[in-house]
Amino acid sequence: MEKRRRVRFAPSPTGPLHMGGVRTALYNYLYAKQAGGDFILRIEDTDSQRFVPGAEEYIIESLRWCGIFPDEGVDADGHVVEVASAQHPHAPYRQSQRRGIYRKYAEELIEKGYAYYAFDTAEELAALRTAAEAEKKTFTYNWETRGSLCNSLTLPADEVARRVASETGWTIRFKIPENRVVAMDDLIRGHIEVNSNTLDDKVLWKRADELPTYHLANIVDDHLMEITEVIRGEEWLPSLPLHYLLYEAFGWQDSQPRFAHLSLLLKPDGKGKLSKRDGDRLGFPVFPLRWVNAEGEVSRGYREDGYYPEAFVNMLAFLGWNPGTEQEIFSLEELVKVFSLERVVKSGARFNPDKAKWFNQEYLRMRSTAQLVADFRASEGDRIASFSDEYIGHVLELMRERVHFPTEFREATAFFFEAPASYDPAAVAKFWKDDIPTILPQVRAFIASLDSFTKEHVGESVEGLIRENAWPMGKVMNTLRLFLVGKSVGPGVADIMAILGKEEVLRRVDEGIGSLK
RNA sequence: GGCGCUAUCGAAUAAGGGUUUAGUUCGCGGCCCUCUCAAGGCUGAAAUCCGGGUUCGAAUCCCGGUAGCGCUACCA
Repeated sequence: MEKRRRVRFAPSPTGPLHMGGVRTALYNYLYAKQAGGDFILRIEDTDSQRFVPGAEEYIIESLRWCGIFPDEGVDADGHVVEVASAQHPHAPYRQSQRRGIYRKYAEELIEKGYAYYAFDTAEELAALRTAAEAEKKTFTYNWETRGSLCNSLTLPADEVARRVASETGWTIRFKIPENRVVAMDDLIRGHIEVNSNTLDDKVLWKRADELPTYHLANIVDDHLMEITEVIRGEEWLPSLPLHYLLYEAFGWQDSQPRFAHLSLLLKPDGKGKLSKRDGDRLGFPVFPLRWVNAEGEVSRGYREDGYYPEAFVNMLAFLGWNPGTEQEIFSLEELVKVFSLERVVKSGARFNPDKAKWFNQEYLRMRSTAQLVADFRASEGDRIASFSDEYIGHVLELMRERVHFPTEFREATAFFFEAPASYDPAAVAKFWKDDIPTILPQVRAFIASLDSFTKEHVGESVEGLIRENAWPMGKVMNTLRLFLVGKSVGPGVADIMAILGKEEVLRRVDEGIGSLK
C-alpha cells in the first residue's frame, strides 16, 4: 500500500508571516490534500533570541484566514494542540516544548563518530574570521581546520570529559565527511551533486540557549513526525547536502523524505527578494494580515486592504505555478485537484501588484448580490441601516464593475446614501454656464412630469427631451450628474435616477439649481 | 571570494527537439460603444541573455561566459 503522505509547514515565530511563507504553506497544503494526506503545522522556535511575541498567533490566524487548516500541529482542527494524544500522537508541535527530545540524538551522533564537541569561543572564531578576511580568505570550520581547533577531536579524552561535564561552554558540530560527492534529488529541480569539501561543520547544538539548531531539530522532527515530503523555500537548498548527510548518519535513509525547494518571491521592480520595504514603497501589502511591531510600526495586510482570502490564495498559487491550461480562477478546492509539484516553476517569481488587484476584482464580480449586501452592511453599520436590502443591492450592483475592492464601496456609493454636500468646483465651472442654467429648470419640470421611473423610461425620456430641443447632451447630463453625485464622474445618469427615485432626484436637482443661482 | 540555484514580451507564464509567423493573462497604446467614469468588444506594440556545440532541425539537449538570486552565524 502507498504510504500516507505527510507534509509540514514549519515557520519560525520571528515576526509576521510573509506572503512568500503563506505560499509555501499553501503548496504544502495543496500537496497533502490532493494526496489525501496530512498537513502539519510545526513551530520552529529554537532561536530564543529572535522570538517575537504574537508571531505564532499571527501565523495561525493568517492560515485560518486563507482557509488553510492543519490536520495536525499547533492549530489542528481550529484549536491549539498542546499535548500528545491518540489524535495527535506527535504533539507537542512547538520545538521549544520538545527540547528534551533532541539532546540524545545529538549525543548519538557523537558516539557514532558523526559529530564532535567544539569548545571554541565566539571570540576565538570571530578572530579567526577577521584574520582570514585580512588575507582575503574565508574562515571555515571544516575538514581542513577542525584538526587545529579546540574540540573533542584534538583534546585529550579526560579534558573533553571535564569540559563537557561543565554543561556549558561547548557546542556540537557535525563532522562533514571528506571529499564525498553528495548526490541529491529535488522534486522541482532534479538531480543535484555537491562535493562535501565545500561544506562546513555546522553547529547542531547551540551553547547560547542550550537548544538544537534548525538542522538537527528539523531532521529529528521530520523523522519522528513521519514526514514524507519537505516542501520549503529555496534558501534551504544550500543546506540540503547537510540534511542528506544527517539522515545517513542516523541511518534513516530509507524513510528520508523527498525534498522540493520553491523559488523565492521577488520585488515587483528592481532586484532582490520581496521585502516589507517594497510594499511600503510601492503601496501594496506583503503580509496577509495587518501587523504592528513592538515599535508601533504598522504593516498593512491583504485582509485589511480589502482582499478576499480566496483571491489572495488564488493569486499566490499562480506565483510560481500554473495548471498548464488557460484557466486562471480556481477555488481552494479546485486547486487541491489540479496542483502538482511538477508544474512548479524553477525560477524566482516577481510579484505583480496589478495582477493581484485583478484577481480580487474577479472575485468581487463573482460574489452574489446578497453576499455583497451582507458584507457592506457589516462594514457600514448604522450609517446605512435605514436602507433596504433591495436598495443597497441595486447600488452595489451598479458600482461593482467600477471597483477592485469591497472597501472602495463606502466612498464610491456615498452619494446614494446622502445627498452631495458640495459640488466639484471644476465641474461647476465646466458645465454651469451658457444656456445650462436656463435649460436645467426645464429638465427638472420634465422629470417631475414622468409617471414611470424605471431606468429605461427615465433614460429614454430625458434623452428624448434633450434631443428634441437640440440641447448639448453631454453638458446637460453631466450637470444632472453633478447635482445628483456632487461631481461629474460616476454611473449613467439614468441608472442613478432610477435607484434614487423621483422624489430624491427632484430634491437634489432643486438644491443644485438653487445653490448655483 | 567560495558553493549552489535560475535565465522566454514591462510582469506572471505556455510551448517537454519539428504542429511556432513563439500562445495566454495582467499592464500599456489605438479604435468601437458612450452623458462622464468604469465595464465590454475589436485591435496594436512587445520576449527566447550572449557565444559555441550536438542534430537534417534547438526556446527546448550539452559546454562556456554573463547576469540575477540564495547560502556562506552557536538565525531560521
